[in-house]
Amino acid sequence: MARPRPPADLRRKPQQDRSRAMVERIISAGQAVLLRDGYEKASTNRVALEAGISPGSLYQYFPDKESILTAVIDRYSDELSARLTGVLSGHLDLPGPELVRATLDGLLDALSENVEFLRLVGEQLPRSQFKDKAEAMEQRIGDLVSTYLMVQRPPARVQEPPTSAWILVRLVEHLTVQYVLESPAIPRDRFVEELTRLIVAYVDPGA
Amino acid sequence: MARPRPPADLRRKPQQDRSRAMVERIISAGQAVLLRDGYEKASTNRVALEAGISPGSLYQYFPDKESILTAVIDRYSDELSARLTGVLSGHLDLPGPELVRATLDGLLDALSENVEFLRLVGEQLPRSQFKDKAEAMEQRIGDLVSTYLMVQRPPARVQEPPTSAWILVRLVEHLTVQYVLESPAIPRDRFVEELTRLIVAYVDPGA
Amino acid sequence: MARPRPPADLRRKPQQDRSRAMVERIISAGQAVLLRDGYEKASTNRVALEAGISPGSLYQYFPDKESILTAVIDRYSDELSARLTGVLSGHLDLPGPELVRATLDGLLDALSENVEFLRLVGEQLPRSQFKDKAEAMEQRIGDLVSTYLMVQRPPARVQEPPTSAWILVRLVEHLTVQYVLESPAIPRDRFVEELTRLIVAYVDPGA
Amino acid sequence: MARPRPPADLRRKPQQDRSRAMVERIISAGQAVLLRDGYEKASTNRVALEAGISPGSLYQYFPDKESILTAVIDRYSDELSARLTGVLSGHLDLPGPELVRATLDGLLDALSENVEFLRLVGEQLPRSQFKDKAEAMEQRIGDLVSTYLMVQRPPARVQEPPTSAWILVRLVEHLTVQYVLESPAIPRDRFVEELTRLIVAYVDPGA
DNA sequence: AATGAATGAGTGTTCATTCAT
DNA sequence: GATGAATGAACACTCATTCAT
Repeated sequence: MARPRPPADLRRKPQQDRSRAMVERIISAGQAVLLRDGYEKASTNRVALEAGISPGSLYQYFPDKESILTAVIDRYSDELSARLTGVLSGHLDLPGPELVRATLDGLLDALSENVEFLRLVGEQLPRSQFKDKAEAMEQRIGDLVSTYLMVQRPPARVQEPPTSAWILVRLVEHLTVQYVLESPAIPRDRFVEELTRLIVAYVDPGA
Repeated sequence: MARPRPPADLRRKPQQDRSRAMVERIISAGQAVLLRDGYEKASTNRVALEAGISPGSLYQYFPDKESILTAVIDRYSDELSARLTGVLSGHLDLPGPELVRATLDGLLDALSENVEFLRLVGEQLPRSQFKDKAEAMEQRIGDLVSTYLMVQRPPARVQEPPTSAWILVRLVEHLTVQYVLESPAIPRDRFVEELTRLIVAYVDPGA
Repeated sequence: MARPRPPADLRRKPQQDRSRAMVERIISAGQAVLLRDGYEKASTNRVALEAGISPGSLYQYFPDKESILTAVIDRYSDELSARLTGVLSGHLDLPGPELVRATLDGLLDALSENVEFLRLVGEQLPRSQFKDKAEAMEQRIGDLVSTYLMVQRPPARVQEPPTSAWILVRLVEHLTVQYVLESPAIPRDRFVEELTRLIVAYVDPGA
Repeated sequence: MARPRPPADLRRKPQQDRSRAMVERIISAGQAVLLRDGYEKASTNRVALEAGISPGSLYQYFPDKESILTAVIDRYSDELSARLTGVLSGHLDLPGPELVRATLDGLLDALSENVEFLRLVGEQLPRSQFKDKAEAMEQRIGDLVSTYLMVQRPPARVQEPPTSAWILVRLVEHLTVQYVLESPAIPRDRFVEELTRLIVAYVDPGA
């Protein structure tokens, strides 16, 4: 009747769990400090204080300060990615303009989810802090868009899909982010409509 | 026998001149340090050393460190503005697509003039350091574009010129800057052509 | 029917053995770390890592960091002692100069056995770390030399054997160690010869 | 009647003086801390506190901690050198044994001047902290001794003056230092006498 | 106006030691 | 016994700013 022991890697779970929990706690503390005090004031001591641990304990989980801040940004950007992946995959079968509109809507939703942090990343952090992450994401999405432009029927009327993709990815990213951060006096549906028109006119000028 | 005193504002001129010269010297030193050592290493002591004055003297001309860096950025952005104004004013009489093309060309030339500094601003500085300046410029140019969209004959086929202007300004700014900074594998004339197509298709879909 | 208990000191043996084995393991780890990373970098964490145990476990066997390092040095110096004892006991019947020469040879051999560690002790460690051990050894050997000077026939022509012994012990120790560490441009047999001459002339000026 | 201005380099003296005075103050503080708290406890903060200045001010005069400690040692060793130079130059015309005796006397006097610091250097500091200084001095004095052995009439009966000098320098240095530090139960004149005999018997065995 | 020495709170990081498990 | 996460005081060093000269 003895319960069989779980395999070793499962038995070690609680330890890993505690460790992972602490990592999460530190990342959350880092995020809180960044949001509350700003990038320049975000010191390891403040992060430790916020996390309720001692400065030395940070270094059980992260090799240095930069890695903590990177982890904060990575977590945010992973959340954003996850949200976007969900959004996109649901609409890939829509006709062009609808797909664009739905994507923009989902993107604006995702970006609006945590405007404070988006503002932090967009305004307080030097881009070099998250350049790699950003460029990797732009590359990945650019490839998707490029592929999409080639496979759709009828194909988009663009000469070089990669070039158009390069442009589209950056333009959509920047304009949506700026729309959320600047909150200009443009109603959201108007904005989505204009951006959709811009994109559709570009990739399918005949329509 | 007393020589008549010159009016106050004239008497203070030489003083102002010397002061202005020193301000310029400090700004140049600040720029040199930023370019040479990067944002994180740009300390007031280094700026003073580079300017050939003592650290204390900085504070005769600037209230604090941030104001020095702001002045450096302002000067750069003023230079950029001046160059752009010249570029634009020369082509305002061209038909739409030519105007766009010429503007983009001029913009790319201006941005390429000092890529190092552009990279510094675009990658190392937190945007908050130059947010006001950037938004002021975007506002100013946005108004110009908005006006242009309304006055040209036949008028652009956009529903709300301010909205289109908001979009166009940010899109052109961001894409040209990123093109210069990322140097993607897209030939420059191809890039200008695509961007021109994008813009023309947007503001003049019938064409 | 109870098996008779073995006497206490026997029962604790295995325990002591395990304990002693662990002590040895820690000392070896300490030595390895000292040699690999140097005195300044030799932290308890590194020693524990090298020994394959946890930092906390060190304190089951040693009261603090210093005692670990002391033990490392003690073990080295005990090894050295053992080697020397062997060397000396084999030559005590030789006539004066031969005895000196043979002793110096043995000493140089022993010191050359582990030059790296000798250098560590001689150059990186503050002498206070091993002062007691060194002085105890000097005292012990000094007594031997002092006795030797008195009992040999004819007796050495020194006025106060303890004084001469004090001098001889320190001079031989220091010069041989420095010879090994500095590797001056003096051939070894030349060095041994000179040192022998120095000593013999001192204790037996008539010869 | 106007006094002529002194040349620029003189006018700047007071500044240099103040600077030099501060350097001296820091070195003295460093020495005091080393003597009071020991090498391991000698932190920059303690030195600053002892000097009555702020931690940051140390770095106006020294590039890092090590350079402060090095300066402390250098000052001590320079004082020692100066004292020795005086001692030696007064006796170079004495006949061999008298010269040796006078030199040893002067050396013991010099070393006794600041026993506390000698103990610090000899027992608490890792030799690597002052290895360069020590070896330079040994080289310099060794050359002197080597020359002396060759030029005296009748010449010393040594085969290779440099080898003998190497031995003599280290032996005298070590034994005198150890005599002062250990204070063995050997009266000073007895010690000087023995050492003199040792040396004379070595370099002039016939006498 | 100009200096530049002085400041001192602050930084990121280390590590001998403890103690709940 | 053994663990290893947690500690927290301490470290060397920086730098924007001040102020007596």
